[in-house]
Amino acid sequence: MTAPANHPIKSLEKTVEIIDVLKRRRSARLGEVAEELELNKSTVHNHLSTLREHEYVVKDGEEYRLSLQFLHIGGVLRNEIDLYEAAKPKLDRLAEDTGALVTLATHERGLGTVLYRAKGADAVEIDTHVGSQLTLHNSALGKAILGNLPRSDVETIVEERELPAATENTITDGAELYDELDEIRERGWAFDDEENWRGLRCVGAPILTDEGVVKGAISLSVPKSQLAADGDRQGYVDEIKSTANLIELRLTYA
Amino acid sequence: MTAPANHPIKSLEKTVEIIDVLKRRRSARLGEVAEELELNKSTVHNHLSTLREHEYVVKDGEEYRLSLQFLHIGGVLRNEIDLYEAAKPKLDRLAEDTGALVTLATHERGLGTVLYRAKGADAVEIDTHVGSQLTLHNSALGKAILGNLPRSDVETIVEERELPAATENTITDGAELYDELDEIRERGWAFDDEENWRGLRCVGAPILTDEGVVKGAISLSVPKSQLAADGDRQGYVDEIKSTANLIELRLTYA
DNA sequence: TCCGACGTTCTGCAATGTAAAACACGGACT
DNA sequence: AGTCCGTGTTTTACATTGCAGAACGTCGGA
Repeated sequence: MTAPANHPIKSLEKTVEIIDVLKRRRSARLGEVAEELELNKSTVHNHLSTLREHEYVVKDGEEYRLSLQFLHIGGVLRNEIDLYEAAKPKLDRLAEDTGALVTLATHERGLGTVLYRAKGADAVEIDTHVGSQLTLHNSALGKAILGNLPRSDVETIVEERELPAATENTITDGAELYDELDEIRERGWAFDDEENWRGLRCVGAPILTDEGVVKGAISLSVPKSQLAADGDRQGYVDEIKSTANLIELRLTYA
Repeated sequence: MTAPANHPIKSLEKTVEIIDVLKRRRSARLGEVAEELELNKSTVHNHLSTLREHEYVVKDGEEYRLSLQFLHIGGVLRNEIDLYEAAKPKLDRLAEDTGALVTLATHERGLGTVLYRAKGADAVEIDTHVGSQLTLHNSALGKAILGNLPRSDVETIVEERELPAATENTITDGAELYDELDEIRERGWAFDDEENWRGLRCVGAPILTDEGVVKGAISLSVPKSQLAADGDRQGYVDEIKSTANLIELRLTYA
């Protein structure tokens, strides 16, 4: 899935590392980057000035930063995704009605990427935002996607990304995960009992095409006090399922 | 401003061109990219597989696309900007109160970048979205920024980006622009009379630090029927100014 | 089965990325 | 002022490595 290039362009790989450093630190000086990557200053300088010429990097005084061109490209990509346009208004509505935090994500390279978030009046604060990338095995969102992907794809993803534990409730056992995914596919929705964020429970539903292909998923997150793990979850489930269905309809007939 | 690297890394420049092709076309095949850029197929192949290894590009069958990693990086950048966090709730409120389209942008490299948009009930539809990059001379947003930038910076920007006309009302004359910027700085708000989008008028206000440095600007866009160019603009001006002030306060004391 | 169109791999030569050193610049401290 | 650091930048010469072209593999249609 993550392909190993057999003739990788080494200088491009250096550039990627440099971008990564600038992504992690908010900004960095030339020397800092060179030191962190154990590269010669002149090398880093050549890379950074090339990036700067093409406006991927800006320089404030002596500090280099990634430019908002990344936000620009990201915006272009998101707007090309019809799922986003179809879902946005429905999610705003759902967030307002329930007061909860509502999230839309799609999958790519075995990861989920948050395309949109709508916050209701009582929405919890978590550190995901638009563009956040999540592993798929430990959230209602992700499990709703995995449950509706061909089993062979899921196996590849599990192999690639493994099953890292985010909390003590995260499913880290393959067999257990596969069982739950079967259940999710059958009943049409997923549940997350503090598997990614402590104190949070979520319900999630996939967005499917009429051929049954998963385009993404939506989820609703609330403090665990508001949603019993074993009790009555029907209210939230109905909400999320009907919103998902509205989105599916709009995707098909628009 | 846009710096000319004197030892540009040529292979990186090729990569940038390839990314640009993928940005313009939604997706492309290897051969198409090679043909468009007049590069050998093997060269393009090496670049694309390197990008793919680092998850900047994905391959659907034979089609290459930019990955959502760009959205991810863009999201990280946006969330690091305190202006965004401070402004978001205020803009939602303003959009709801006025029903109009409200936009937040910041400036970088002589361009404005949209950080957030909030749509009121009667909001007009225009083709900007989060991440969109705009020239600064032809919008209330941009002129509010330019008006509060040091004159020398403005001159550099005008030289770099020139004054392209978007509509017949766009200011394309330097002297005229400078006069208007003086006025904007003095009175504290900017007006856009169909200078960027036909049929649309906007008022904009800068977001300043207590030292008077521009962090960005906000604007309110309405159909021209709702806002006379020479008549009473005070209502919208008051709205935008007071929202801008709230944001400034929150930026200073939080 | 052959043929054509395509992506991928291979290979040798020339282009070019890189390390090290020299240079330029600015601030701090005498 | 003048000297020293510690920066970033430019230069240069060498070896790495990116690249064109050709060969190979693969798929589909005739």
